[in-house]
Amino acid sequence: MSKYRTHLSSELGPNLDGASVVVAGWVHAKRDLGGKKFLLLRDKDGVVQVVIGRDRKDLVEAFYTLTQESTVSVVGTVRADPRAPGGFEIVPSGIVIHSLAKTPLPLDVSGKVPADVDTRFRERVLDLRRDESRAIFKILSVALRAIREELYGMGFVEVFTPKIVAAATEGGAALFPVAYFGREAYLAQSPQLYKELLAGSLERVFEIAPAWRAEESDTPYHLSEFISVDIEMAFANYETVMNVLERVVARAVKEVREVASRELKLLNHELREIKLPVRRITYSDSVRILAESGEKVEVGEDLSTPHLRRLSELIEEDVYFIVDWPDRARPFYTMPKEDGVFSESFDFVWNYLEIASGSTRVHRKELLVKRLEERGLNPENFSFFLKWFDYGMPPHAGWGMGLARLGMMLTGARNVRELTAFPRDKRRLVP
RNA sequence: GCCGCGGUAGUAUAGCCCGGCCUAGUAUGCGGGCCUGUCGAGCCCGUGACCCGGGUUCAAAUCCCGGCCGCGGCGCCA
Repeated sequence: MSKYRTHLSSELGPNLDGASVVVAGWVHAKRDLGGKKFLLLRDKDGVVQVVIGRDRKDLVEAFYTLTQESTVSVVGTVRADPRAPGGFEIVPSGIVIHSLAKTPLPLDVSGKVPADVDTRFRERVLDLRRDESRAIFKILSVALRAIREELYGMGFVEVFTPKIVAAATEGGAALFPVAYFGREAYLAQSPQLYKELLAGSLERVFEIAPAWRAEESDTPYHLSEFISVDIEMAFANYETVMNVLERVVARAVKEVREVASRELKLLNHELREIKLPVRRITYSDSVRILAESGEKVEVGEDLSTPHLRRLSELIEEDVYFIVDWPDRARPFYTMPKEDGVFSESFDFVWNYLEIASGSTRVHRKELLVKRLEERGLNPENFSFFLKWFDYGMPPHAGWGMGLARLGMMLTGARNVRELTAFPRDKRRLVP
C-alpha cells in the first residue's frame, strides 16, 4: 500500500461521494448485523463508518479478526447515504491490519464504562484515546498557542533557562538532586533567577518549560513535575505585568472559546469570557472580607484553598488578582512596599485556585543581599545571580503561571493530572 | 503527614449497615449463535471476581484487628 491514509475523518463528508480514499485509525466499535457489518473507525478527529456487505468474504474475515483498538487502514470509496452517521460511509475494497490489539482491553476507550482515576492513569495511553482526553489536550494546545501569540505581540521573546542548577535557588521548596559529574546538582524548581538575568538583556522574555518540586503535596493541583509559563519584563513593575497576565489569560480563553468550541461542548464545560480589567483586591481587603464573614484568618499568612473558595463567593468573582501580599510571605527577590510590611506582589486566582503569581523584583544588589540574610540564606550561594546586579540591572517584574492549573479552568477538569499526559507525583513514576 | 471514605470478574458497579436464602446480581468487554441500516444496535447462550494476613462464629464478601493500595479534604508547597 502506498499510503496509510489520504483523508482524516474530519476531511470527509457526503460531498466526496464516489471519491477513492484511504482512511486510517483505530477500531472504535464493530456492529455485526449478519448480512451487513459496520466497522467504526476512529482517528484523532472523529469516527467514520465502514460498511461491509456479505459478498466480500475477505473483508468479512478481516472484520471478524479485528479487535477493539486495533489499527487499520481502509481503502475504499466514499458513499453518500442518509442512513449513515454524518450522511456518508466508506465502502471498502481492502482492509489493512497494522496492529491487532489484545483483548480484553484494560480500559474502555469508547466511553461506555467509566474507570477510576487510578485505573485511568495506570492505563494512560488508552485513556488518552478517549474523546474527553483528546479534547482536553486540544484545548490546552489552543491555549498555549494563544499565550505565545499574545506574548509575541507584546514584544516578548521565548527563551530557555537551565534545568540543571547548582544551588537550591531560593532555599524554600524541596529539590530533586541529580548526579552531575561527581558534583551535586538539582532539577530547577523555577526559572526565576535566570529569567531575571535574561530580562537584563532581552528585556521581555518568556519561557514555557517544566519545573520540579520534591514536595509532599498530595492534592489534585500539585505535581512534582509541571509546566510553568513564566515571563520577566524589564522597566516594568507589578502593575505592568498584571496587565500582561490578564491579557494573556483573556486571550487564551477567547481562542479556546472560538477554536475549540466543539471540545468545550464535548466536555460539557461552559467557559465564560474574561472581561478586562480583571478585578484587583488587596490582600488586606481579602483578609478583612473573610474575617467579616466569620472566617478565621491569620493576618500575614498565605490564604488557604478553603479561604480562596470562600473569597471567590464573597466577592462574586471567578477571576481576580489578590495584590500587595505581606512581604514576609514572599521570596527574597520580591520588592517590598515603602511601608516595609507589604510587597509589590500578586496572585492571580481563578475560582479557588492560584493560577499564577508574580511581583516587582528587587533590582538593587544591597537590598537583595539584605533580604537573603533576613531569610537565613547565604548570599554567597547566590553569587552567580547577584554578580550581575553590579552591572546595570533594569527595574523589572514578572510572573509564573501553572499551565495545567490554567488548563483545569479552561476545560473544567478537576485534577491537574488530566492536563498532563504522563503525570509525575509522589506515587506515580510510570507510565 | 493528619482526617474521612473505599478496595467484589479486564473495566465499572449491586450486595456489606441487619453474617446463612451468594451456587455472589447487573452493565460493558470477551467467546458462540440469530439478524441487510446499525448509530451506546438488539435478542439468546456462555465466560470471568469478594486486596493480603489474623481473629470472632456452627457459618464471613458482610463483623473485629493489622497491613498494603486508592480516592476526597486538609497540611506541606514562592
